[in-house]
Amino acid sequence: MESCWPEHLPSDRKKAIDELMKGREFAKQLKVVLCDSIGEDGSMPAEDLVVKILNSFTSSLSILNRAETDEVSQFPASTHVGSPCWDGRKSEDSGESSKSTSTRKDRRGCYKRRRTSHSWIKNSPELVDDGHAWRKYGQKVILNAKYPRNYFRCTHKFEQGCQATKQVQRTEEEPPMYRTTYYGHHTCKNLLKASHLFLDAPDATDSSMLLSFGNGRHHHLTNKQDTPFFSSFQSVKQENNNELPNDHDHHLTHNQSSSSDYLLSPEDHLSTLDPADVISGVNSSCTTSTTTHRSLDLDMIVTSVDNHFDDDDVLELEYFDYTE
DNA sequence: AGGATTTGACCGAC
DNA sequence: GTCGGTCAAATCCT
Repeated sequence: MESCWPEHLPSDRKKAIDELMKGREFAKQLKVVLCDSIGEDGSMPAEDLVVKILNSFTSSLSILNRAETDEVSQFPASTHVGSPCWDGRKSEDSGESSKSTSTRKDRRGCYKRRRTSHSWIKNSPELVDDGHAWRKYGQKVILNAKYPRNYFRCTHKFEQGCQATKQVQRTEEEPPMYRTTYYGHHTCKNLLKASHLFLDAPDATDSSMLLSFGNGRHHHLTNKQDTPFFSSFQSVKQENNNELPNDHDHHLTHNQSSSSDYLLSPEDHLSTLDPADVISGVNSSCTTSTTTHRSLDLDMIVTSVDNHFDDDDVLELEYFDYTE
């Protein structure tokens, strides 16, 4: 566990992390003790408290880890297969060449198709501002799709080497449904940092999320409170085009009024969950199983479904805010 | 004028 | 050859 923290942490930060980890261990032990000593009437007010303490430690560790990682990694991990060779701007014009018959540069070998990079899908009835500055770089008509797919890259791709991209596609006529597929993480520093994990959510509308990681596993999220992954921001720029509504500002209104100032990717969020957080039973049927996690002020119902997409496991996550 | 978007071409994977 | 992802010149927008 210790090894998952970045190498080059400042020593005081390391100490803080160590202390937090100790605290979490103690809380786990306390939880075990409490569980053993509790009667069968089910009432365990102390356990809730322990769970919260545990989650608090886990979340703090997660924040520290993420903050450090973001600060350290100017350039992305090489897992983002999809992008063209990042050389600052495929500047390899290398002088004399490239002038032959066509005015276009020789792009051979310059990029590969995206395949195995981290990705996650967000379905939403409206276009949600995710707080990052995106630059549209393409639009493509997709076979058997009624609407074209729109391609966006991080605005800071060339300044900071940020490899994050996303694709937005309208999938339904009425009501409109937008599927946004995110690839790669933002490594740019433009992202406002999280000061705490769970903040007020924009008004919930049904939306779901499907996570796909490099190993071929998918995680499908259906979250009532959209917030943990895509809270609202002020965005510098936003996408719009003929297929996506031109009155995009409209769709963003309720988000922009929010004070949230962070973004968590699904992995980040999942990392705040600990196996010890499983607080209610497992219901298994032949193809699905369900567990309930509690993380801070949210309950998360995790339903695992076999062979949903191309032999991949699918996790469907549903969130319930129980703060009120 | 400079940045963002549009759009046809290019390219690799299948 | 087709398809989807990306490039980059042209165009639009502020």
